[in-house]
Amino acid sequence: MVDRHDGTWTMDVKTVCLGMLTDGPASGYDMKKCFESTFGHFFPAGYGSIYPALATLARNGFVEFEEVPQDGKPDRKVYSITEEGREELHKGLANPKPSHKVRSEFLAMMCFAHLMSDEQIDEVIDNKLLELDGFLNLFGECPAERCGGKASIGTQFVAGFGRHIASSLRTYIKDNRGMLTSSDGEKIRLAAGSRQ
Amino acid sequence: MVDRHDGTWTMDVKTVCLGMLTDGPASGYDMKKCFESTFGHFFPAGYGSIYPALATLARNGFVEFEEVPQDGKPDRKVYSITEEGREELHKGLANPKPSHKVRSEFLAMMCFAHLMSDEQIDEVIDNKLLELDGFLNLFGECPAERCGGKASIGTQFVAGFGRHIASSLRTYIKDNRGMLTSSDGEKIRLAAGSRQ
DNA sequence: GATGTATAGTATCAGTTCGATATATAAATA
DNA sequence: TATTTATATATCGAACTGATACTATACATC
Repeated sequence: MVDRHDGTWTMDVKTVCLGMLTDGPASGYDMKKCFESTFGHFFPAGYGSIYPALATLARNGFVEFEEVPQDGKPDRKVYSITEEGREELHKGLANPKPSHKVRSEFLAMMCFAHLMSDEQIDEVIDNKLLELDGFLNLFGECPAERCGGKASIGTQFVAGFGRHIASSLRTYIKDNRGMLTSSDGEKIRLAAGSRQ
Repeated sequence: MVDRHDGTWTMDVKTVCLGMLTDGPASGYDMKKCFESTFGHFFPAGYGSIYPALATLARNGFVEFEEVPQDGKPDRKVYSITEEGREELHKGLANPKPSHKVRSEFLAMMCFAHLMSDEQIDEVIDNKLLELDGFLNLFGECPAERCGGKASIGTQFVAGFGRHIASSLRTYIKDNRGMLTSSDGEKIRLAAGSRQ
C-alpha cells in the first residue's frame, strides 16, 4: 500500500493478497495459482511480486504465517490475515478512483502498420483472434468456481466484464482488420513517405 | 528492445520512440506530448521512461541528436532516427504475438465488493462512468489529426479500437452495476462469512 | 506585489513490478 | 532411463511509474 499523498492508497499486489486471504489461509504458491487462473487476467503478478509482498505484509503485522511440513514436498508457509491486515485492506478498498490501465504492444504495433508487410499484419491479427477465442472458450460459460471456492458477487461481475470485453474486442478486430491490409493508395503513400 | 530468447523482441518504450521518429525529428518533450495525447492511452510512458530510452538509443547508434538553442527557453535536443534505428524498429515490429495487458485496480477492487459498503461501490462506479464519458467526449468524433500530423491508417484503427472498447465497457458497467449493490441475501451472507 | 499555474525544456531517483532463473524433490510420462 | 510436470520456496537485473528537481517566461488571480 503506497500513500498517494491525496488520502488514498494504491491497490497493489499486497492489497490483492490481503483480499485473497479473507477467503481463508493460503501459501504464496496457492496465491500464484489464483493469480494465474483469475486475477492475472486483469491484475498480473508473478513470484517476483508475491513473495516480497507477503514478506512486507508479515513484517508490518498484516499477515501471520505458520510453517507446515509436508512429506516429500517442501514446507508450506501458510499465511493468514490479521485484524490489522483487515484494516489495511479496507484502506486499500477506500480509493474512490481506482485505475484501469492498458499496456498494449499490440496497439502500439498497429499504429505502425504502414511500416509492416500485409503478411506480418495478418499473422499478428490471426494470433490475436486465436488468443481471444481461447480466452472466451475458457471463460465462456463458467459463472463460478475459480480459485478453489464459491465466486463472490464481485468476482462474477468481473468475469462477466472480461467476457464482454473480449467478445467486443474480437468483433472490432474482425470488422476492421481490412483497413490495415489490402494495400490501397493510402498505404503505399505512407510507406513511401516514411522512407523519404 | 529486449531479447525474449525465442527470436522475438519486446515492443518497449524504445521501439515506440523509434516509430514516432519515422514521422520526423522530435525532442523528448515532443514525444512526451505524443504519449499524453495518443499512445499513453494504451502504452503509457513518462519522462522517467522516455529520456533513458533516448539515451540508450543514442548510445547504440539508433538515433542521432542535435542541440538546438532557443531564445528564452532551454535548448532542445532534437532526435532523428538512423538507418540502424530503422532496422531495429523492424525487428521490434516482427513479433507475431504482441502482448495486450490490463492492470486494473478497478476490477481487482470489484472482486472484493462484498467487503465494501454500497456507498463506496456506487462512488467508484460513478467515477468510472464519468471517466469513460470524458474519454468518449474527447475521442468521440476525431478520426484524424493527433500528435501533430495526419493520422496513419494504423492510428485510425487504434483510435476506433479505443472508442469501441470504451463504449462497450460503459455499457457493461451500466447494465450490471446493480448486481454489486442492492444488498440481497447473497451480499449479507458473504460479508458475514468474511468476518467469521 | 505576491502567489499560482501553465508552458517549454531537461533530467534523475526511489519504489515497484516483470520475467527469468535457482534450488529441491517426487511423480508421471515418453 | 530421460524428460517433463507439479509442488514449493526465493532472488536478481532490467524496466517502468510517478514524483520531484531545476531553469525560465508569461499570464492570471488574490
